[in-house]
Formats: sequence, structure tokens, C-alpha cells
Amino acid sequence: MSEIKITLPDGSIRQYPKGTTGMQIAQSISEGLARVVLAAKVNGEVWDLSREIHHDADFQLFKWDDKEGKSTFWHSSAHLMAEALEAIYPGIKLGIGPPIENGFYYDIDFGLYNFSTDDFDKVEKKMIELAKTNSEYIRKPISKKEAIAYFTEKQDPYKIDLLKDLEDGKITFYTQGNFTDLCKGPHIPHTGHIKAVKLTATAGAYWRGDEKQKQLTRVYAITFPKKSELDEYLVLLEEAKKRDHRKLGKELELFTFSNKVGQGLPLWLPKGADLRGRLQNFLMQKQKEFGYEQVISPHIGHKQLYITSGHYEKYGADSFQPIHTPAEGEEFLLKPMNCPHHCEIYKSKPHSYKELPIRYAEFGTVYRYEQSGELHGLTRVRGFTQDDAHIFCRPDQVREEFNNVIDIVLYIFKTLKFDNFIAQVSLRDKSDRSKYIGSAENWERAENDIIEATKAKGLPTVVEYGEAAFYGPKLDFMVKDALGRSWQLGTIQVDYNLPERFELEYIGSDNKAHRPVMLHRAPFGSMERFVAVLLEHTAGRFPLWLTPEQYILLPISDKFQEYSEKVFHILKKYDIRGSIDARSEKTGRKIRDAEVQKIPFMLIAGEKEMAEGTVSVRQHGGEDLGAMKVEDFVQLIQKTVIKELQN
RNA sequence: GCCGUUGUAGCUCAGUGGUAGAGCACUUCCUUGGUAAGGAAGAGGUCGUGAGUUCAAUUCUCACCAACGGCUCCA
Repeated sequence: MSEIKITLPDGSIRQYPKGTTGMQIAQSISEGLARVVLAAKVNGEVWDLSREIHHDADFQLFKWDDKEGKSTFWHSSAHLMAEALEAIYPGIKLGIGPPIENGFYYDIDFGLYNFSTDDFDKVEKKMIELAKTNSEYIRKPISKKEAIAYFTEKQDPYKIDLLKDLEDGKITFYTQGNFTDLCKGPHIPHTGHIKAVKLTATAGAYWRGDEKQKQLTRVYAITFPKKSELDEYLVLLEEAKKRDHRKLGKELELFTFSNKVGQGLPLWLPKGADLRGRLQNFLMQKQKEFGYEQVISPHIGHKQLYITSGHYEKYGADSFQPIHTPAEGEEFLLKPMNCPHHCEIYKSKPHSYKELPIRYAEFGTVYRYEQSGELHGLTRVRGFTQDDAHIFCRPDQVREEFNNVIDIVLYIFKTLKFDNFIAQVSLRDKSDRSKYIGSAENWERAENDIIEATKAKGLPTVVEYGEAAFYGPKLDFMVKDALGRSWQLGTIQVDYNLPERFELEYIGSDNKAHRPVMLHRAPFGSMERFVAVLLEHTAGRFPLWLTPEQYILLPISDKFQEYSEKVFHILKKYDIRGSIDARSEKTGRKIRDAEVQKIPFMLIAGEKEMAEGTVSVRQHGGEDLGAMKVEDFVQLIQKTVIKELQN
């Protein structure tokens, strides 16, 4: 019998008989490893451990701790759940059941059955019961014809639909216990690895993600190889919920919503408005350094403006309906975008090539009629303020301008410690070009501009086709919230189209009219969404420079009220923000309340402090910095703020 | 917009076919207290809105509205 060479990740090479399985290799390494190993990677492809290896291969084993191990585990769990569901609800039709970031789901057509959260319990029990049988996941290649015959017999239209797109000869079935599914695998060795199961949610999901297709019931679940890991996961979920910006926004009195005002229309409370204003000033100052000029445009604009820009044709039907003037019968739209206004500002006078780039910035509030089901706290609303700006430049300036905008975004992200972002390059749909306006040539140029700039900056990048705006490609900065959902914050877009639609011009050195290029950009994205994500990242403990209340003075008793006010006025002179807790409560109580409010510094003022002109400083979280002169506290704040903003 | 869940005091949540309760917050009084909740009293709700069933609905049914979890969408 011939031998094959297996190269392990550490570079060592071992000889095995041809046809050795991944499991056998694991066993040859150690029995303990063989008990916990879930899948293998053979020449870059994740395989079942039971598959025979017939050629020399680079080889790696995956356990639960590995990303590949988890996804294989959850993929197999999805099959187990399908088996359990079929046992309880005979005749249900199955869609797809993939692993996801935290667990897995299966899309099911329950037919006439009602399935709700009340049924989770019995499904979980059934899954555990089936898992205990230690059923192996058995792989079987099958011809397309046989596969279709199988699912025709089973009357499962969704699997047949899937099979239509698969290539004959590459189709496999997997069977465990009494359940067989169309699946390319791989799977874990047997169901016995699955020890803890939790169904987490149900949701409607259109078949193949298409609104026009039938909506199936998506059942979300997660499984673990140990019961204790499930418990840990549930605790983690609870912790994440505490960081939810909707909860923190209410607790810290930053913003609220009112049904009487309307869905998705946030109301900023004084503290939230203060924080937001501070963020805006922070960005405005940076933008000044980069040569931006502030402009202001009104909240409504003539409908024709948006017809010219192309927005009306694309989004008019899904927007707030036009406002009609009584006398003239004119139509105005609530501003959904700032760019057309800025184009008109550009056109207010002729421009020379020497003036470019011109950078118009505006914290412009825009209104979009988002679908009701899509509204979500502050991250998806119907009225929001973009930290918008439009750069009008010559084609030869695009690259540099683009790089400068990236620098602004990175400066902001760095200052606020957003280190887990992904730069998403959003390009046209490869197959459907009809969704976009503008010439192919302009698109090519714009797409290349973005790809090149991103490469030059060495950003962590992912390319997504079909995610571009209808007028141009984008570079979006994606950041995750407390529950792991990705949100688009900063965005930069190259646009050759609007300048044409608005017939923008500048006079070149050749004394002829030329078309400028436009960059749309918003480093925060929207103030609403940015504050939401910032809240979740900081868990409400904002940096000192940004937080609405930097300190709170806690007089030990009424006797020190006057002294506290004196301190308060000194601090105010230095622009240090805070208040006095003048309630007739004990100090312990005042500290507790200040802790709950996440105020960075608590200044205790009593007999000793009044005599010495000091305050006793306690930091949020409990650290006691001891007594210090008021001037020293001023210094402490100022130095901390400078340090936070240094970058 | 679609599927599912939920809607009781400012907040977090009990509860019932006979028009409601707790804790915290709030108000007043007592207390003047040194690093995470001092004490007492009081006030506060058309039980999301509308309709139906019923002698009687906060409770059961339906519709609508909103929030939440997803799907689709996101200039």
C-alpha cells in the first residue's frame, strides 16, 4: 500500500497509509485530541474527519476553540434541529440552515403548523434526546437526478430549487439518525458532541432573500459542547443588553422618542444635545484644519432639485410625500440629501481651477421615510443629521482629497478608540448595471480611485459588490454594536455624476470650462447613529472631553453648601462642566447615584476640604485620588482632556 | 412593507372576567450624615387605542398604533 505525506501546521511531516481519515490522524497524535476534534482542513478545504485522504496534503485539525470548529459544530447542529423539528412536525418543508456568527438558523416552511417561542422548550428537549444517540454524520455523494428524485418524493420544493443551481457530480447528502439533508458539509463526527441547546428567536425570512418569494419561518438557535458554555453565553448576552444605547440613552437622559412626535424621530434631551454639540465642534475644528468651509441650507427644497439629482426617480416613492404650496401649486420635498443644495451653492458663482478643491461642510438634517420595520433606536431613524460635506475638485486632485478624508475618519476613530472597524469598498453589482446612473467610464475611474486609495492606506478592507450608491462607489467604515450588528458610520463617495447633472464647471488653466469631481463624505455618518454606537462602545462612560457632566460636587452636609458653590464657580470659569448634589442625603447615597450616572469625578467637600481649600476626588469606579487643591483638580481635568484629544 | 413577540405608574416588572399592586424615582417632613441605597408619610395609572363578546373586559376576540427580534430596504 502506498503512503501519503501529511504536513501539519507546525511544518512537521508524517507518513500515513493512503486513505487514512482525519480522525485516524488525530488518533495517531493523541486519544484526547481525537475525542474533541470536530473537523479538519485538507489542502485549504474544511473536511469531515471521516473522509479518506488519498494524496499528500497540508493538514490541520479544528476543535471547538477554532472558528472553523465552531461553524462546523453549528452547521451540524442545524441538521440536528431540522431532525428534531421534522420529528415533532412531520411534513414541514426545509429551506436552508447555515451557521452564523453566534449559532445557526434553519428556514422552515411550517405549512399549517403554528410555531412560536412557546414551542422552543420541546424542540430543545428533542434535540438533546437525539444528540444522545451519538448518531454519525454520514456523507454520501449523489447524482443530481437522484437528489431531485429524493426531494420530489419528500415534496420539498425549496431543496429542489436549490438543486437546480448545483452542478451534477458535486452534490452530496448528509445523513444522521433518521434525517437526510442536501449539504456540501462538512460536519462533526457525531451528534454526541452537542451537549447544550438553546433556541433563541424566530423571525420571518423571505426564501432566497427575495421580497417577492414566500416568507419562511427562520428559527435561530445556538449550541455548545458543554452546558457551562451555554450559561456563560447567556450571561454575556445579558451584559451586552446593558450596553444597549436605547437603554443607556434613557438612563443617562440623552434622548427620547414620543409617539406623539412620530416614529423614528428622535428628541435630544439637554445632556444629549450637549454631547452632540461637543462632537460637532470637535469635527468642525478638524475640518477647519483641512480647509473646509461651513455652509447652511434649509430643510426643504424644490422637487425639481431632486429630479435633477436623480434622487427623486430612485427614492421619491419611498420618501415623505411632497409639500404643496397653496397658491402656486409648487412641490417641495423634505430634504433627503444635502448634496443638491451644495451643488447649487457651488454654482452661485464661477470658479477657477485655482480655487479648487472647494469643501462645503454642513451638519445637515435630512428626512427619509424608512420602512417602519427597519427603525431601530438611534441607529435607524427618519430624521437625522449628517456631518456632511462635499468636496469639489479637479480630477487630478481626487486621490489626495480622498486620502485626506480617510485621515479625518481615522483621526476620529482613533480619538474615540473605535479600533474594530472594517473599511468596506462598495462597488457596483457585477450582473445588474441598470441600477446605476452615469457612464461606465466614470464608474471605472471612481471605483479605481477608491480601491487605490484604500490600498495605499493599508486599511482592513472588504469588497462588496452591489453595495454602491446609485451615483457612485463608496468606502464605508463599518463598526459593530454591543450585540454584534454591523453599522455603517463613516462614508466617502466618489461622484462623477452629480457634477454632470447639475452642470458644474470650473475654468481651467486653458481658459476652458471643465467638469469638477465631487466627493461626498461624512466621517460620523449621522450624529444619531454615531452617538448610538459610541454609547455602546463606551457603555456610557464617555471620554472626559465629551461627557456632559465631568464632575459632581458632593457636600458632606448643608454646612458645606456655600463652599461647594464657591468651588463650582471656580470650575465654571475654567469651562469645567458639573453640578452640585445639594440633596440632604448621606454621602454614601450621593456617591452611589453619581456612580450610576457614570460621572467621571466625584468631588467631596466637607470640614477638612473647606479649611484647606481642597476637594477630595473620587473617580468613577471607586478609585480615591485623595484631597487636592481646586487648582490642581482643574489641572487634572485639563491635562486629561488634552491627552485624550492628542493623536 | 413582511413574519413573530410584547404593550399595566417616570423606570423595572407582578397580577386579575367584578374598574389594580411592588421596588426604585417623585413630593413633604424628620435626619446634617465622610466614599455604592438613613427613616416616615404622601401623591401618582381611562392597564397602548378603538370595536366586539359579556350583566360586567385591564383580563377573552378582532382591528389599529407602537416597541422589540429578524427578513427586505438603506441616497
